[in-house]
Amino acid sequence: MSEKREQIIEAASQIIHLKGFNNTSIDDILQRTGVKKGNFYFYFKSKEELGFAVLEHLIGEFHRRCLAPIQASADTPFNKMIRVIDALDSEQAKAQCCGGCPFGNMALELSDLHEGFRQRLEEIFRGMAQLFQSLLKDAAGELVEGVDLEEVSQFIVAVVEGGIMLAKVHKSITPMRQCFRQLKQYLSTLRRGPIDASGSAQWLGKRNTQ
Amino acid sequence: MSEKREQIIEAASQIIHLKGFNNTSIDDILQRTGVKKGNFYFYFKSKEELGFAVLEHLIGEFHRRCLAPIQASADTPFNKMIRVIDALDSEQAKAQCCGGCPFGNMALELSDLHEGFRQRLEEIFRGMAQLFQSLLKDAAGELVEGVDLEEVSQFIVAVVEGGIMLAKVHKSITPMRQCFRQLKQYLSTLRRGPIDASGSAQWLGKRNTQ
DNA sequence: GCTAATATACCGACCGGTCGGTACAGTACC
DNA sequence: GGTACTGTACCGACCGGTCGGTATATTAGC
Repeated sequence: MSEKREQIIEAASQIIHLKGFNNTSIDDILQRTGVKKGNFYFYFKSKEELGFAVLEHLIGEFHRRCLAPIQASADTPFNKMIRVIDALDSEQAKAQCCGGCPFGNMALELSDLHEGFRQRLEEIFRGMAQLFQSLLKDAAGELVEGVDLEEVSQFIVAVVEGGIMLAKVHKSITPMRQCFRQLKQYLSTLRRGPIDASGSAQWLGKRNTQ
Repeated sequence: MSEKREQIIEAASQIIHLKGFNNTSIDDILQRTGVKKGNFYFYFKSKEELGFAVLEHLIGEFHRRCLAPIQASADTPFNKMIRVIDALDSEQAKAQCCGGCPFGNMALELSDLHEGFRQRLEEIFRGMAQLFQSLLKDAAGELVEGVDLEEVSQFIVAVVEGGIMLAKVHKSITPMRQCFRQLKQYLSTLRRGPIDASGSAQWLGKRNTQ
């Protein structure tokens, strides 16, 4: 991979994260990088291709910065899950509630406009849910029985995305923190633990109980 | 209010809901309504003004179609809350997972681009949370003690928005339904009820327990 | 070791088209 | 005859993308 290509993708990722895909012009990216237009179109055949490259870059960054250190740690699977949520929290705090989740942003912007982007984003969200699901699965020994892991993992993704949205629109981390705290308390009810292992909490997250 | 003005707002609301604000052109709206450009700028001094009018229109529609019938019903406050969630569910189903939540869409698109829109959207989200909070407050008699109503209501908003996002990107109501079912089960743990009123569930949603 | 050929990297002018917005003449109604 | 409304022509800025052409480094043939 060319270094300049990576440099374009890096800059484009940042601008698109803040301004959205359609609202980011090629000229915005050229101005930031100093790359000239003819050169840009040597590396990317279209803005669309850049968009896909940006998605891959963002996934890689997220894995490298947030996931990998936690996965490599000695924590229990359940605590890893909590730490992922905390990592997302500190990401938003660091960004001062600007940008939000780049995947959530692009999902809402593009899902009804561009089927190709929608499919890639669907895969990304599926991956997010599967990350939580595999952590929950690894934590099965820590959990009460009858928990629908797929459903709970989807729920976690929704709370995370919804919480980040609230932070972005309120320009405050408080509402997101409130949501995440509720989520953690909810998750702790799935845990076989000192509070209540066999009583009322066990049915939470069960299938077909409604 | 002029009838034609309302007609423009109605059409603009639909298009903006599907394509986003910046990605909807004035010409899109003119084509849909048959209104000519000079006429449009007689009723709206700018696209921005139209955007604010669209937000007001969407709020009105949401109240009229989803909230008012439920508020006027004889249900208990707690059941009203459940019915609001169900109403949001059927809205997404009816739209075949297209569009998503217009407020969530615009919040993610515009919060970092336009401070005026951000502020109005923040108010709207505050209103959503307050709606749930007031229902929870009215349901206080049905609830266990020590529930942080503000925090829980914020949590509900996040799950709703996150769930709708998942429906939109997956083009399926299933992930959203899963989230909403988890949410309802969570809410039922806040309820003073036959399952467990004084045991493990009461601490859910409490402040400062972490 | 020189030259010719080739691939990669880069440049900036330019394209057709669209954007939000304006100017202004015409018209319908009181 | 004024006022509220409507239609059309038009504006400059910007959009994504293309174009012909250049600089440079590598390689091949002799």
